Amino acid sequence: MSLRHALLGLLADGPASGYDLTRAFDGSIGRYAWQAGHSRIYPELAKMAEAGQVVVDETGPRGRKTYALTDDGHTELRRWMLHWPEQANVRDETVLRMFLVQSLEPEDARRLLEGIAAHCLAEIENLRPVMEADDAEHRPGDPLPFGRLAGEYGLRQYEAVHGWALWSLERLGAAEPAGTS
Amino acid sequence: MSLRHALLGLLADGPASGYDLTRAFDGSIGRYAWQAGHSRIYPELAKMAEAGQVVVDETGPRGRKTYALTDDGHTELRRWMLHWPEQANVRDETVLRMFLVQSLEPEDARRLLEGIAAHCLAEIENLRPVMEADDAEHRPGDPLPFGRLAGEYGLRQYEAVHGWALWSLERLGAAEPAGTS
DNA sequence: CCTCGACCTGTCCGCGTAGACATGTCAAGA
DNA sequence: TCTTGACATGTCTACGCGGACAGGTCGAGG
Repeated sequence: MSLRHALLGLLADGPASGYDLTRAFDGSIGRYAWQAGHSRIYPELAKMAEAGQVVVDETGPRGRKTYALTDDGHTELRRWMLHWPEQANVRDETVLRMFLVQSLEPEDARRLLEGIAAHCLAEIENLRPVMEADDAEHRPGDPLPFGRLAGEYGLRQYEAVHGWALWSLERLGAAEPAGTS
Repeated sequence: MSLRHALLGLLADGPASGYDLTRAFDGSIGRYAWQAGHSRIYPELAKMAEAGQVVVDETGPRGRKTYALTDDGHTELRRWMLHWPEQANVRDETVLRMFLVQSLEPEDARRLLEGIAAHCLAEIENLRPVMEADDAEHRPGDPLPFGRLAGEYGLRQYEAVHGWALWSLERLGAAEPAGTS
C-alpha cells in the first residue's frame, strides 16, 4: 500500500487537507510516480488517523480538515524510505509500450519511435527553463525547493528516453532498411 | 486494462501458453513495465478468447494450451501501440521514493542516494555485458533479438538514475554540508 | 442580492490485482 | 519403483482503485 506512504511523504512537508493532497497528485507526482484520486485519499487518511500515523491538525471553513504527521507516521515513512524491497511495484503503460515496440511492423515502429523522440524533446524544452529559473534563484546554503530533485529526475528521464528512441531508430534502420531501398 | 495489451504484445512474438506468459512476466517486463501473476493471466486469456482476440492454437501434454493472436487481436494491439493517451497510467514505487527524498533528514537522504547510486552501478555492470554479447552476435540485416530494445532501455534508465543520484548528492551537500565542519 | 466557480468532504459500485488455495501431469534421477 | 520438481491450469477472497454520484460552503464579481 504505497498510497499511504505517498501521503505520509507529502504530509512531511507540512500539514495539508485531503483536498490539498488531491491537487498534489494532479502535479508531477501523479505524472511520474503515483496516481490517486480524492475517492481513495479521504478513506486512506481516515485509516491512517485510526492507525495513529496522522492527526487532524486544525479544522477550517467549509469543513476543511488539515492532517499532520504524528511521530508514528514519521517513523513509518522513514522505515519505508530506507527499506527497499528486492522487487518494487511497477506499472507503467509507457514503458510497456517500449517493451512491445518490436511487435510492430518496422514502419509502424519507426513512426512510433519518432513520435516518442519528438515528445521527449518537447517535454525537455518545457522542463529545462523551469529548472534553470529555480537554479538562478538558488543560493548555496538555501534548502532546495521541494520538487527540484523530482524535476531534475523528470528531465533526465526524458533525456534518457529520447536517447533510447534515437538509438532504437538507428538499430531498426540498420536491421531492416525501409525509407531507402 | 493494459494487462490485455501486454498479453497481446507478448503473443505477437509467437503462440504461447498461460504458463509461458506467466514466466515472461517474471523477467524484465515484470521488473520495468508491468507485473502480473498467473491468477490474472488465465482469466484474462479466457476473456480475450471470448472477445475473439486470441484463439487456442494447440493443446499439448498436461493440459497445455497455447494461444495465438487473431487478426482482431493484432489490430487491437496496433491500435493501442499507436494511440498514446494524454496521461498514461504510472505507478512506480521507486520513483515515488525519489520524489520523497526531501522528506528525509539530510543524513538519511544522503545515505539513501548513495545506496541508489551503488545499486544502479551494480545493475549497469550486470546489464552491459549481456547487451554487448547480444551486439557481438548481431549482424546488420538480422532482426534484433526480442528484448534488445528493452534491455537498452533498462541500461539507459539505470544510467540516468545513477547520474541523478550523484547530482542530487552534490546539490544536497551544497545546500546543507554535514560531512564537513 | 444573487449567481457562479472554486473549495471541500465524503460514499458507492464495478473492475483490476495479489496471494492463497486447489488439482493434476509428466520426466528424470535415485 | 518411487519421489521430487518443474510443468500446467484454474478458482477464491480481500483489498486497491477510478469514475460516478452526492452534498454542502464560502468569496468575488455582476
